[in-house]
Amino acid sequence: MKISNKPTVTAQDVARLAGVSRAVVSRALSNNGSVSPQSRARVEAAARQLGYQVNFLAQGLNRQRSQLIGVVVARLTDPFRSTLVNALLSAIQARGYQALVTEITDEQETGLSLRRFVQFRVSGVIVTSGQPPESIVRECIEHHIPVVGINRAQSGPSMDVVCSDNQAGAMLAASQLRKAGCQSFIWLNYQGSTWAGRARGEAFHHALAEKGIALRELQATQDGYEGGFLAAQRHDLLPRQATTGVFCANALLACGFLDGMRQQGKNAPTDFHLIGFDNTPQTAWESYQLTTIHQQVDVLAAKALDCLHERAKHPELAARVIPVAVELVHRRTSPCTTEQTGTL
Amino acid sequence: MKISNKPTVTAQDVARLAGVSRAVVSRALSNNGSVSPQSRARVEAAARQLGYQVNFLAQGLNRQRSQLIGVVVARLTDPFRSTLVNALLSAIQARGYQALVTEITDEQETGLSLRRFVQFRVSGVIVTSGQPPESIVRECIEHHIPVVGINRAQSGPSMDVVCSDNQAGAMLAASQLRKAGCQSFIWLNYQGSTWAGRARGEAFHHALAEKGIALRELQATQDGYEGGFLAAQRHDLLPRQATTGVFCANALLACGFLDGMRQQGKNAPTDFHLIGFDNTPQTAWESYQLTTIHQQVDVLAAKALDCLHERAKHPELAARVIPVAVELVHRRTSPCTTEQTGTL
DNA sequence: TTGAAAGCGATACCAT
DNA sequence: ATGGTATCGCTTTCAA
Repeated sequence: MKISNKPTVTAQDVARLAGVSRAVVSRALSNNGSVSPQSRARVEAAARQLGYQVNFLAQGLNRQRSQLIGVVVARLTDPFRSTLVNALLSAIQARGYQALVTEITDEQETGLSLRRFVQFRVSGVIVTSGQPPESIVRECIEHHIPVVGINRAQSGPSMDVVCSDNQAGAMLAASQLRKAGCQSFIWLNYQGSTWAGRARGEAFHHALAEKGIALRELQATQDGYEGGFLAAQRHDLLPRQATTGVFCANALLACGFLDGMRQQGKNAPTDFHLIGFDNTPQTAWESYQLTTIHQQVDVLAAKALDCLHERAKHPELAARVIPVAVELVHRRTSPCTTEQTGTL
Repeated sequence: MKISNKPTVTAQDVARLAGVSRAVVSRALSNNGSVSPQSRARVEAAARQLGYQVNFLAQGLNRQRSQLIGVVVARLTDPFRSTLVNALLSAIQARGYQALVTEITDEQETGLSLRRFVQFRVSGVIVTSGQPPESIVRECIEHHIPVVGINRAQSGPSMDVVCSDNQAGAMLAASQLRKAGCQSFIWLNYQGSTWAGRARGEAFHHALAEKGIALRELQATQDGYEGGFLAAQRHDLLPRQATTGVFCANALLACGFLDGMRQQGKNAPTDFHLIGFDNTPQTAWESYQLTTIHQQVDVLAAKALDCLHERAKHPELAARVIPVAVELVHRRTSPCTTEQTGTL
């Protein structure tokens, strides 16, 4: 088969066919500046006829800004991450942008990703993993590229953050476990946890401390499902005299922990109560039916984009932290209590 | 906080500082053409000093090609998809490219995505979901942009395809189930399945037909976990007189089916045998321990990129289908049989 | 409203 | 080896 070498159609070609100048073509197609109705019609006809497509590279070069939005993510195989990225992609495309995605395997790479994004003159950057060095965030800002983090610590004055309400999540969990009659509490997290995990732990700690209750911290030595599974191997987890409520930093840990306990012959909610974070699809599966704190990924995504948009217009604004509400999803590992009296 | 308006550093600035021309800067930094060692050193020093970063938009415009690779994906929340995309991102970045990812919610959108990719002058396109219209693939080819599909039907003469060996997978499944003593067979697939699912079903059918064995087709009315779960609700699935072997088109269906059967009080491998496809992380979880056909996502990703690379050099080559080996992972829903004599 | 022209920033060819 | 220059394709003043 012969490959035809049909040359690219440029605005010049459209102009020629429409009998106008390239300037008019540009204005007509981008709805910028004024064009007479008849010129516009002729341009549109010509463009359609030739199958003209704007060259985004040239457009971006000229405008000093591409229709690209950079997204940094790590371990996309984590179901929560992929759910979040999925929501981000939808939101990004719905607003007419394209996602430039980089996967990092190491926190250090975040900075390199941002640099790369600058080189593409992206319209904004969304960081879902890793903590970019303040200096590199500033490089972005100097190029008028807004940066927003999702579910991470606010670092420095240049990056906005959209964050699920970890406090509220921890409160909901504490409240539910107490209503369910738990008197002994465990907080399970990976020892090398991300900031979000630690924040949830602290909030859980505080929520209980307010009631004068202490909790036990269980550190998983691995991340993810395996970490939770192994953490459940310890034999001194469930005291005889009190029902134990376990709160996990994320869904994978929770699933692993549940399976680990079952292997020990213990199950929820009979032998203990269990609440996770994230509400990933698997937590709803029949084998788990995990009570969990739901994160509204679509809201996180939407607010992140709003944030980029606003900051592009007002670069001088102080960095903000935008909270997103979470919800408690009642499932079997800590069923809904009928009593409505809990005050926590 | 004041936002400094530091102007962008261009090759011109580097040239000035290094006391050479822009041309030399370009050559030195891209290792193209010849530059004296001392010039090179001065350029590199100047570039570092100024923090110079190539503008990829300008570079791409000039070279008619960006360091971008377009990836089309649907339903990233499916664990197999996110695993695959994860592997693709790694491979793409390892080769010095950046991934431009578009999510489609409808097969129709594939074409639009490809068009968008052309506008960014990507170096290649990888389609993991949807079937692009041949006409649009040709548009890409005319722009010298190679297109490769992963796990899909070869459509038309312009698109290469990298594909897990569905035949082999089905054979492995059939062989395992027979060795395990199954005499009755079920093929479970979503009724609106993708091409890959259907291909697996046909291959399973053939593998059994060769031995004169018929199979029963079970059509899930929904996709994913729920589809499998609901499919298991039918009460006539397991005949009394023979052990039944079930093969599922993908991992989600298999997990759902297993949970559905358990709800009926039936479990694998005691009441039936079950094999899935994909080997997603969840199939290894303790609650499932699904015997499954493993897809080597990293190999799929690597071959896809090889493909793009080769085709960029030889656009006239006939479209190829590149098979990737699959492996049977023995787990509990159809344990490894010790006998070594089975010939299928 | 329209068109001419000056960039945007980098690259590659072609003399030197 | 080096530098001048045309070029990639589009956008946006600025005059007319």
